[in-house]
Amino acid sequence: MDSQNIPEALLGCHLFSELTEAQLDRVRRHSHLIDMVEGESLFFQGDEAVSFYLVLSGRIKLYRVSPDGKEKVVEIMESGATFAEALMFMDQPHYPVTATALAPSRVIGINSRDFKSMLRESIDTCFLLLGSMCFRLRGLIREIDALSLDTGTVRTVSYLLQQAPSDQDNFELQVAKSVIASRLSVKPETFSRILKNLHEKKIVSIDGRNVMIHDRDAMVSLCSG
Amino acid sequence: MDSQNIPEALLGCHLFSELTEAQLDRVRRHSHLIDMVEGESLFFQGDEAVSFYLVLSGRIKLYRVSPDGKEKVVEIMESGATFAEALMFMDQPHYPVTATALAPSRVIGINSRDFKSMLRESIDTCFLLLGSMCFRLRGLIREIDALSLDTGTVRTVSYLLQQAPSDQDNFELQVAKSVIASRLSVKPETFSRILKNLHEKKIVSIDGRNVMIHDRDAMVSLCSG
DNA sequence: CTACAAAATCGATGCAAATCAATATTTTTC
DNA sequence: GAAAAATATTGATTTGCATCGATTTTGTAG
Repeated sequence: MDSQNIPEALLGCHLFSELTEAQLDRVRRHSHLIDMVEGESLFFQGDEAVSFYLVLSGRIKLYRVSPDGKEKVVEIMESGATFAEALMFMDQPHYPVTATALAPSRVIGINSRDFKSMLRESIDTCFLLLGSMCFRLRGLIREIDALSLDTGTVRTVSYLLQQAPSDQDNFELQVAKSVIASRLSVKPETFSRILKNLHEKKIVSIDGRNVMIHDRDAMVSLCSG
Repeated sequence: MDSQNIPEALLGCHLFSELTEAQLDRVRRHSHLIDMVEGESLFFQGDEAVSFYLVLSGRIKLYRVSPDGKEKVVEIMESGATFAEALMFMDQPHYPVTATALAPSRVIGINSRDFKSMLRESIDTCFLLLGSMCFRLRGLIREIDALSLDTGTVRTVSYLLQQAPSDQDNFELQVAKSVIASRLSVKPETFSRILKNLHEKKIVSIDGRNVMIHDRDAMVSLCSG
């Protein structure tokens, strides 16, 4: 828990890149390192939102639970990502999701109230934040699009294409299939069948968490028609 | 097209409430009134985003069209609402939706570039904008929730409850049923059947665009279990 | 009022995905 | 390395909703 190394971690993050040395120092003083084991939760849906977070290492899933107990993974945050920073600007901020570690993870928690008051002194950072929120808005609109217009197969193929390093056809799923299924809003059984189906059509090969793309063209055309 | 009355219209809008007289004047000079007839479009999905808009009167639907031509209404903007203002902070802003009038409407278009440069001089307005974007983000997350966890019936009932003035059980649908159906991501036929079903269960009465809520409790319990 | 177009409804059928239930596989733990 | 637990796969069935085609109703212009 060496809080000395917090500023360096912050430096690498886009959101803090416009801060002065003094401002960064102030952020550091109002931040704290958190180490998490797998399955540990950072906060729960409905909790009062006092901090936002920067992921240093590991993987955090953000998910919502409906009144009748069904889970839906909204996003999977990886190293370098910040989350819950948008809540700073709500009147009575409560986390809209639960955040749970999918692997041993290290995150920095930053006090929202303090950061917000500091934002008043850095219009550039304000603009960065506006930019990142805009980006997130666009992502959510795409998600709504995909949910209302696409089938599970199309969402799955899009996900695989997105995960596959540009022209590398062989890669590994970073999280459990059941988590991916929830992220794509299908049941694990359905996800399994979709993958099997893609395999039978010789579009991909699946071996455990290992994925091999055979026919990228077929995948692209599945997504856009 | 009396541009003299633009400032007054702006005054009523939350987003402009923190501007000085001089700043408001500057906004006015970079704004223009637009009158639209029913069916007219303000901009199309993919167009370069040069302005954002404030609705003075009427009703504007924002919708996306998928590659294969399917339409999905994302939102219906009414008097007092601003839209497309988040795009200001994108590198190469293009409208992610098409905006079409559902009725004769009057809107103000405000030049994004100019407004953005003015934002640098009003951190308070910046914060208002952050707040409104945050609000919108929360709305989209709810939408994703509803799409992935709820059935069409639940989404319909939620919509009706939301439209019904707090404790007034009798109200009128403000837009065509087919538009509402698209907003709720169901086909018009399905929407019709859902309403019929709710009617048969004596939960609501439907007569044209007139809706009468009979059993609010049943509706609430449908939504939360 | 009539005629036409647009919107809404209805019936029949098909398909994607959820559900239920069982088995197989991988991972974890002692 | 065996036992236990968690994850993933498979099969059979049901459900919700889309699709297609055909009416009926509503709104609107002549």
